[in-house]
Amino acid sequence: MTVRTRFAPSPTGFLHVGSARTALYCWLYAKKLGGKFILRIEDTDRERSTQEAIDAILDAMTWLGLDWSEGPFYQMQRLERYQEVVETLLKSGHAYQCYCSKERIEQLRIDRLAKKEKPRYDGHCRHNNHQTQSGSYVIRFRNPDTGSVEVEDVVHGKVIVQNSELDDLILVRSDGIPTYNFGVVVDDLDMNITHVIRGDDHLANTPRQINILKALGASLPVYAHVSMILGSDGKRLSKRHGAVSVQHYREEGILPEALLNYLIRLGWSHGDQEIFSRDEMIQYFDIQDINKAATIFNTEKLLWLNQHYLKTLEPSSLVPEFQRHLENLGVYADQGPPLQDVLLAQRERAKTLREMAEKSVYFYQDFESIDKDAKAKNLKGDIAPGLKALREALSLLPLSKWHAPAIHNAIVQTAEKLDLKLGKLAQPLRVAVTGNTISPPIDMTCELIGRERVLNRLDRALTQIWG
RNA sequence: GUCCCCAUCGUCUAGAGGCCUAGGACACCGCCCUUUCACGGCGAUAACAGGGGUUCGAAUCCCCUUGGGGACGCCA
Repeated sequence: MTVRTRFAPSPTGFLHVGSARTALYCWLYAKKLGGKFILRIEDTDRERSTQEAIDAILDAMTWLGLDWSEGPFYQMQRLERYQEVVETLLKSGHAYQCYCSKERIEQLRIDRLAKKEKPRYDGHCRHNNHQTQSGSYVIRFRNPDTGSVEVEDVVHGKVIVQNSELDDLILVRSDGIPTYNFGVVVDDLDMNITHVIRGDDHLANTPRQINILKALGASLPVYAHVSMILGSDGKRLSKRHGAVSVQHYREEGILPEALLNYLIRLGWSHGDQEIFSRDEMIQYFDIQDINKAATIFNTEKLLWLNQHYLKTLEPSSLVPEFQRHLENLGVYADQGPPLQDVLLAQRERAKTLREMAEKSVYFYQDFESIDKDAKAKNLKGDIAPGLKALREALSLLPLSKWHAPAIHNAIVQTAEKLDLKLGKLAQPLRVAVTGNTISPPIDMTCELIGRERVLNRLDRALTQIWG
């Protein structure tokens, strides 16, 4: 039997990193065993589902490289099928029409809670004579009253829940649209899903779903409930913790390789290994090895991984995304040095592409003014002669010799001639040409900024010093 | 409140009865390298939630307590 996994997001927002992790696990498991990975959009919440969210989720999946072999399937396009299944359930006595008003249900809920009980439906309509009823109704599942349900979960082991804890859940709403628990069951069945890998928060729903599956006479899939991702305060990771969507991390300049690598190690490990290529992930991943405990999302480690990939990935493959980040800042590649050269010079001092872009503006545009503190510290009057001499030395270099080694020589020789320590000259130069105290090695920096710009900026700085 | 799940350094984790005076990684701190910032190298601090069992022996198995999380919607 070939393995079939699925990822079934509801399009009510951007792709959450927690969802991305379960999607990754599903994708990896299918890949590993030569199976299929199915994408299904659970859009039965008409209030909150949007096309924008669907697009965002699909985009994020594509960006991460989590390609699906079938779908996307949309639940709203399968309404007749749910109707068909619910009819058989009605006929076999596993489901019934419930005419209870929302007010009655709400009151019931309040009463139960007041009595410190679990707020369950009381089965009021189980034995109604429906022929005499009119008005709107929902269809409920007739849950068994006795016995228990066993969930055989790959990560949690056996979980047993008493049927007496469960109530008659709604299968189909009064508007004819199925609820989550019913939709999933029918779809997973129809799509021949063999392994249901999903968030921990669905563990409590699983016994209900198993009961429906049993009523349908169907066999059960393998279940694997993956732990939740928590924020730094130990609460479920949500918007109030800041970044939670995959696209947000993309905007921050995180690479898909880094995000995937971070996500796979959250609640899963392969010995002490930290860095995993896509192939290694597929090779080593197994749902058996997923941890049970919830995990806290730690941005620092993500950043570390991101820089690792910035430093090790083929620079040319990073150029398009780097360019995108520069353009977000209004910086265009044709105004300065080749992007790949800048990337190579900057990748050891930036943790994200966005940070790299922000630190690279001076290669492409003249800065408004020199940083106040940098100027006060490094561009004092006594350095003027040194900078002047350096300007002369650099101006002697023709464009054809304008490269780091020659620039380096010019700086060293000028420093020796004036009996200055290298740093005494290099740092003022850096401040003059970059506007600040931080940059790649100064010779490299000058090469990238370009001859004309360097000389102009030195002139400008000298004028300012002499004021 | 009821039910379910979970519990090793601050964080992610290794550990499936003796290999553990508990290993790795991130972060933090110190040192080295260094023309800035970084990168890199070296080193330090830091954990088996508590209590009972089982066993010759427990981080590893069982029970209780505590703590945390989740579910309890005509949301998914």
